[in-house]
Amino acid sequence: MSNVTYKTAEEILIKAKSAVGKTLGEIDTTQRLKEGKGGVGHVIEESLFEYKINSSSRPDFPEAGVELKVTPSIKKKNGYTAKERLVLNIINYEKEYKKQFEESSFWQKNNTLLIMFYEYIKDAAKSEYKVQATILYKYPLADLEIIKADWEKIVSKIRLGKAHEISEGDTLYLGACTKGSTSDKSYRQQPFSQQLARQRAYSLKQSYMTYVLQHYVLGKGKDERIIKDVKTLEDNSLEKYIIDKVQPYLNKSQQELCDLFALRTKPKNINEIIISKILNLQNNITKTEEFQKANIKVKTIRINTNGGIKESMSFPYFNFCDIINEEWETSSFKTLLESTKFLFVIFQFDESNTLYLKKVMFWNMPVQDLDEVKKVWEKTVRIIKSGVKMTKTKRGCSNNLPNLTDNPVAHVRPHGQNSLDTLPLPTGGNMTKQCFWLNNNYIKKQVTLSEQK
DNA sequence: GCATGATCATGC
DNA sequence: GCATGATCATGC
Repeated sequence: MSNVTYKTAEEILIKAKSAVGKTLGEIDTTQRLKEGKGGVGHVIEESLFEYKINSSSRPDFPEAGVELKVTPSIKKKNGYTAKERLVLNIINYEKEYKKQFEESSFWQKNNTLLIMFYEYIKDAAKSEYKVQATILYKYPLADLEIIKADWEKIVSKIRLGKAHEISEGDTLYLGACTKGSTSDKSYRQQPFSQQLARQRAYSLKQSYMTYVLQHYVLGKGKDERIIKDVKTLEDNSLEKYIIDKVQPYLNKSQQELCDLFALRTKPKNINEIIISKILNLQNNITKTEEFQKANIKVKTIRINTNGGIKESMSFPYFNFCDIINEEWETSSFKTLLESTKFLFVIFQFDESNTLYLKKVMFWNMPVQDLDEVKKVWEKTVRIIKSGVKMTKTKRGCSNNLPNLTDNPVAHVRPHGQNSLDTLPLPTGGNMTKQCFWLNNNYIKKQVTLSEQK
C-alpha cells in the first residue's frame, strides 16, 4: 500500500516542513519507538504521512513521483555532516542490466527525493532526535551526468559477471553498497557468473549527502567546479577529462611545472597544487564541488629510479580505545577504503634525483583486497585488546602490531606529530599514535596493474 | 637497501 | 593546536 493522499510534491513538502523542529517522540502517534518497533523512517511514514510501510518498486508517493527518505545528520566540530550514505532501492542483478538508465529501478524510484534530515545524538533515545530540515531534491544537471556514468559502471560490472566485485568506491556519486549481513542469506545469484554476490543497494555516497546537507539545505556558499560546462560530461567521464588534461604535462619535471605555474615555494601538497593549476582551477582540487561530493582524495606517489615505490601510504591515526569497540564491517578504516576514490599523482626520480610527473590515475581498493586488510585490522584489534607489547630500541619504541612483512596489503605504523604524541591504551598506559598504511609494494602492484588495462 | 620509528609542515 | 598527508633517516 502506498500513499494516495498526497498528490503533488508541494503538498508533501509542506507536510514534511511541518515536522521540522519536532522530536520523533512528538511525531510518533503509533508508539513505534516506545515499543522498539522499526526505525525513524517508519515513524515518519506511518505517523506523519499516515501510510502503511511498503516495499514497492514505485516511489512512496506514486502520483507525485516522490520517494521519501529520512536520514541522520551529525554535528561535527566544523558543522553538520551526513552521518551515513543514503541507501536507496536494492539492485536486482537479474533484471537491472537489461535496462537503459531511464528505465532503471534507480531512476524510476528515486528521480525525485523528499529528504528529511534528523539530527543524530550519541547515546540519546530515538524519540529525542529532532527533525532538522527537509528538502525536495532533484539532481542538478551536472550531477545527473555523473550519476548516469556511475549507473553505467555498476551495470557493466553485472554484465561482466562481476556483481560480487562491485565497490562503492568504483563510482563517484551513486554507489552500490552492500546491504544485509555477511551471512549466506544476503547473497544473491547474478546472471553472468556462477559466483554468488552479496546483496547490494543503490546509495548516494555519504560525501554526496554531506554536500547536499551543507550546501542545498543549510545554505553554505558555492564551491568551484572542475567541469564548467555540463556538455563536457556528455561524452566524457570526469576521470577521463582530468587524465586527458594532465596528458600534455607528463614527463615534465616537478621544477619545470612549478616554474610554468609560477609556484615559488614547495609546500608538501605541491603536487596537488600543480594538478589544480593544470586543470586551470583557482583553488585546490580537493575543494572543488566534484571532489567533495565524490570523496576523491589526492595522494602523491614517488617512484624510485629502480621502479620501487619510496614510501608506504599513510592514513589518519586511530584511537586505541575506540577501535576495540568497532566491528570490521562498519569500522572507520573499512568505510574509508570503501567509499574513497583516490587520485594518484605519480612522480618518478631519474638518475640525477630529479622528479618527473609520470602519470595520474584514479584508484579505489578492489573488494578482494579489503579481505586482506580485514586480517590486519582484526589482528590489530586483537593485540590492542590483549595488550600491546612495547620494546625500547635504539631508535625509539617498537611494538608488536602487524608490520610490513605480515600482510601483502597493509600494515600498522606510528603516525603522530612525534613519538610523544600519544593516546591511552585500553589496557593501561599510552602509546604513540598509530595508523594503517598501505604497503609500498602493494601500491606498486596497483599502479602496474592499471598499466595493463 | 629496506623496514621501521620518527617527524615535518600546511591548513583548518 | 592539532589532524593529516608527506617525508625523513637510522640501524640492521
